Amino acid sequence: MVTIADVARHAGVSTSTVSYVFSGKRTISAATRRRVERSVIELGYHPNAGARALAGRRSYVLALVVPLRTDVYVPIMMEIAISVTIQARRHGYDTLLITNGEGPEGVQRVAASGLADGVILMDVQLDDARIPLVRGRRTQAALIGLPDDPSGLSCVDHDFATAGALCADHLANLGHHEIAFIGYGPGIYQRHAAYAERTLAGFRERAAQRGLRFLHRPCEGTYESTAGTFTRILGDRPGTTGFVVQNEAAIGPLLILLRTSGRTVPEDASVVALCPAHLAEQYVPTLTAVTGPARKLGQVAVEQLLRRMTAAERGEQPPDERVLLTPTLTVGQSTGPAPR
Amino acid sequence: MVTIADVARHAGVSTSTVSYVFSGKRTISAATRRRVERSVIELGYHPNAGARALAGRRSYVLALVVPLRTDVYVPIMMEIAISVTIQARRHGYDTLLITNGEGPEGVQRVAASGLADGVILMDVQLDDARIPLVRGRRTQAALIGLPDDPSGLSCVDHDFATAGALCADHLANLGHHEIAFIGYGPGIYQRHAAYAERTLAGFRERAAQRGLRFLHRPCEGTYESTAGTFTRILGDRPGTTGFVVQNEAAIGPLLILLRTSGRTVPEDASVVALCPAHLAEQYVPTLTAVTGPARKLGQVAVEQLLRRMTAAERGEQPPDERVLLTPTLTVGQSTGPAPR
DNA sequence: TTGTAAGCGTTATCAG
DNA sequence: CTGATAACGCTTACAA
Repeated sequence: MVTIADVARHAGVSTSTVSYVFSGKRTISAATRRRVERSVIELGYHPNAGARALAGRRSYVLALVVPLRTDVYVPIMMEIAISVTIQARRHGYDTLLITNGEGPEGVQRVAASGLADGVILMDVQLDDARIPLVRGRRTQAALIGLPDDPSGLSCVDHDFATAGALCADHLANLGHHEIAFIGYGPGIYQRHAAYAERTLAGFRERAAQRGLRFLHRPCEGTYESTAGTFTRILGDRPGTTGFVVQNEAAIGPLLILLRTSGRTVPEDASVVALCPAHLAEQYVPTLTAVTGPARKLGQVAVEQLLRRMTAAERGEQPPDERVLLTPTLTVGQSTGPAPR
Repeated sequence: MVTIADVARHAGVSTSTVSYVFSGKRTISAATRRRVERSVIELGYHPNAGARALAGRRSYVLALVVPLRTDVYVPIMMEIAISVTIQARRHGYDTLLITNGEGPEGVQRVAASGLADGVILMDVQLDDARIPLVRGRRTQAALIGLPDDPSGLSCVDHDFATAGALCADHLANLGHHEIAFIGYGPGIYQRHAAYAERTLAGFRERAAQRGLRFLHRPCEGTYESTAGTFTRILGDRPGTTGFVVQNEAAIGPLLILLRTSGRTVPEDASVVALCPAHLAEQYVPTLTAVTGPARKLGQVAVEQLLRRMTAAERGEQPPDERVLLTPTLTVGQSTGPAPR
């Protein structure tokens, strides 16, 4: 193994000089810098991570805690994980993957052992068991998702209220008056109420402003449950021409049910989905969809965490940030002017 | 920060004793062990990862290299990543996430710096640029995917040939004679030919044995390309009653096209998909599908890697293993007896 | 069964 | 602008 001492010897400088060439915490003459850099390449030197962590008291590793549950749309989780990894690398950090299977102790373990310098929590619940561990100044964290009480924390999440409002606006602009909002099953509302309820609330408020009549119906997302929901909706409000689908799993069934019941999309009925863009494009017809910037979620979380870390390191109070990312509505083939 | 010295003092023993209590590399009297364990809990001691890595010359971290491309079915990637993480934890290892965005140097970096003790490569290409870095005894690795030349390597992959054969058998058993095999677009065949071609070869061979006539048609997976493929298939072989779909993206379009062309599934046409179980269940009708054990892929890779690491550590030759995991065919509502 | 002490490869503080 | 050197917290011979 090539050590810093080998490099120093080869370049004819001291080990500290080599170290400072890497860290940039000291001004180095151009000549020595060149010599050191040459030696580094020639010898194939890679600083030892363990030694660096021990002496420097930071590991340059961020821990990312992913949920085990799969009711969150998985491709999004992956997209976030990858964007976190890439963004962390831009700042010289690596990313450690932790599953929630370990429970909150996992967070504790990597933080207390110094394996990671900070933690990013994905899929944060309203009342999340991991939060007590990261509130306060010991271990710095950034949360993806907005908990009940975000005081003392940095969080980033989608602006779900705006997402809901965009759906209402789009359908209102097209002249629709009777809308059905197909939600998640009751289980989801209990857990991440934040997610589901903020969207609904945003939709409801804007719908009221725009004078829309609407019906909210929970739906498990299976074909059977969607069929049941669909039948009830048309029973209660036969004049329904607009559908907002929150539960991605219900999209496919809904399209089939519309077709089966003799309704053409978008001539007879318009469908707006709350889902990732690439999902929306897969359907026939392609869907008008409201999508949040998943990648950005990971990027912002990394930046928030790093800001907290540097503040804490300087003995300052880490800044509590709260960022909601604005979603965008992409028009597809599934929405059109209200019939008649 | 609580150090091993603090624990030693508190328990009235030496630091080495504390260390050995953790590592189990020495027999410790029940009495001392208890005292140490009490102190550990009372003081809230967590061994410092950096110091451990430095002194012990292993970081207890495995690096997992994930592809950036998203043409691989993403939920599967995530499932593998999580199963790797869980399996690694069972052995006291953590998992570092590396993206291929860094290029092969990323592997080099984490291995040479001692950040990770070993590497798991996902989505291995036939002629993968990362392979030269991990062949040979310097850095131990396990590959998910089968490269061109697997000598000196441990690999695990799906048994794609069997997957193809299962499709042929199932349709043959149901009395079908004319089959269409809807493949991936040309791009995929060039890259992971392994994946795509082994499936096709397995299907082809079994189809021949069972006396099936069949047509192989590449397909990009968009609605348009699937429609084109579909039309050509029925033009060339109007008597086609069985469809094997390799490209998951083409499943939805195919089902729509069958319905639109007046064919009922499974009465008029049977569809077998090569895709994950949970995808197969989402369709209406639910699909008969051949599925590989994704989770197991990650588990086996971890085990292979750990075996290589312990062998290398003992100065032995690491064992080159090659494991192909058998897929299973799950019968859904999309296949039935051949018509007439 | 336990203790002592010499590293492990960096970083960062003092000097110069 | 550069060098020497004392930590950093743990593992592991070597002793006892």
